[in-house]
Amino acid sequence: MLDPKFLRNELEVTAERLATRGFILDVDRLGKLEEKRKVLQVATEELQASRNAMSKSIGQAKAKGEDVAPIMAQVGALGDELDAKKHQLSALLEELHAVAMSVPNVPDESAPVGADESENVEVRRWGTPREFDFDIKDHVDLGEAMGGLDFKSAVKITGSRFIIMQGQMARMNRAIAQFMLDLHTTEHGYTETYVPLLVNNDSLLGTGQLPKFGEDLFHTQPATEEGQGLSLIPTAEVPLTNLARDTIVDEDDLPIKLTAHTPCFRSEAGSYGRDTRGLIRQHQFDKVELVQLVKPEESMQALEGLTRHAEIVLEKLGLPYRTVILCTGDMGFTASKTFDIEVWLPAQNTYREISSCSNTQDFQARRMQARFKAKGAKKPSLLHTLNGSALAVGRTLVAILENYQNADGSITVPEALRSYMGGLEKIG
RNA sequence: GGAGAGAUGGCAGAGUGGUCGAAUGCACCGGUCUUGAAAACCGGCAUGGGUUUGUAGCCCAUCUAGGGUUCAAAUCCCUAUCUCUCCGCCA
Repeated sequence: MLDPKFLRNELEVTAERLATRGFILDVDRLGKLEEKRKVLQVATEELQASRNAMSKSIGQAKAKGEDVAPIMAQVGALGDELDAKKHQLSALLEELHAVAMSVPNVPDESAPVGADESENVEVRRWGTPREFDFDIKDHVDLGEAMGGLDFKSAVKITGSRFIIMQGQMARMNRAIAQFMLDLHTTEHGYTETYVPLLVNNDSLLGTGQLPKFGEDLFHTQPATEEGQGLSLIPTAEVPLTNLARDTIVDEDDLPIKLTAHTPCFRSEAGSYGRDTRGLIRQHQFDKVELVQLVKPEESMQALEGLTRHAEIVLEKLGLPYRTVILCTGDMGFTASKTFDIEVWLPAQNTYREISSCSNTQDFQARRMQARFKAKGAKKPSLLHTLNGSALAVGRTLVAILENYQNADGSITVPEALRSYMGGLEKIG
């Protein structure tokens, strides 16, 4: 959520900045709503103030034993008008809030302006794609040939876009996650966290999946009039970041750096026909997530650090990658600035996204009232929140299979993973 | 699943219809004292919102959440959620 002051006092400028990411802010409608709100809220609060004053005087008069009937009649008359105004006001505020909740974050000045992914800007590149002296296979052929990936059975048991892994393949999937978790906890200073895989709607509103992107989620339980719905997490960013929801953390405890390895569940609504082959786009996949909660002045530096933590995983695994900064038109709803890391996939002869690292600044923090109190400060301030994948496990597996394949269809186990696989040097 | 008890500020914990945004203690911040520190003493210390040039003042809201009763609700009523205790069940 944007600072409401942006939508009040700097409506035009905000609209312009949002336009760079392709979002059209309805300036006229907002302006009118805001005008109404101001008048109505002031009137309502004045009425309320006079009612409070009179009610108080009733108490005082009674204490002195005076006759209170005349004042009571007077206050009683206020009731209906006050009720009506209150209802109008709350309806109006609800409308404004709904608008505010569906407006995306404003891009940071340092994000390049552009319409779509073709205008993303490469910032660095690491490693050299390997030259093969044999005909390479993609990860599907490699995985199926060795009996490690079983797409057919997954379809039978659940449906498309699910996977069953067995034997050394399943082991490698586990090894990747453990390796990454260990790296981030022992070398990058993150605290390993075990989280629920089901979250309530308040949490999803906090991190920005709701109200706009409910169709991308698997809902296990619908929201009713009373109870909240529960949904499978699309990323551990949701439970990790929401740890700070409705809290005021101590300045001394910052930065807070959290990591978790979880399955992620995405309905992939709207991506029918895209990446239907293989493990690239699944309804369920594992991911190791990094989340940082930091002071505002440190968040851009923290984004560099967090992105670096993800890159190091690829370097340790010996997988060539490039890092791009997303242009304004390609950024996610909550991000003010995003780096994507793309890993080299030989069979596709291209770099494919394997990590996305974003600074949401105070966008999520405002939605969830995640704050900290600075030493001399009178009031608490909003935190800045960052998140990034480090990395998506399934896609890492894809990259390893394809980059480390041998002519006989076997896969060399990357050095860094061997201790997690009983010293195994090769699978398949 | 059954029975009972509870939910109040960063924490602990008073408060059963008006003068309660809320006693008190702890924590925290500032000061006095001290060579320094501790102790003692003095003072300060919730959050969100509105108005406003204003982190001044004034006003509104908030005692788990949502409804209701009332001129007036932390306090009474209803519903939900959560927590605790006991019983049952269970990995």
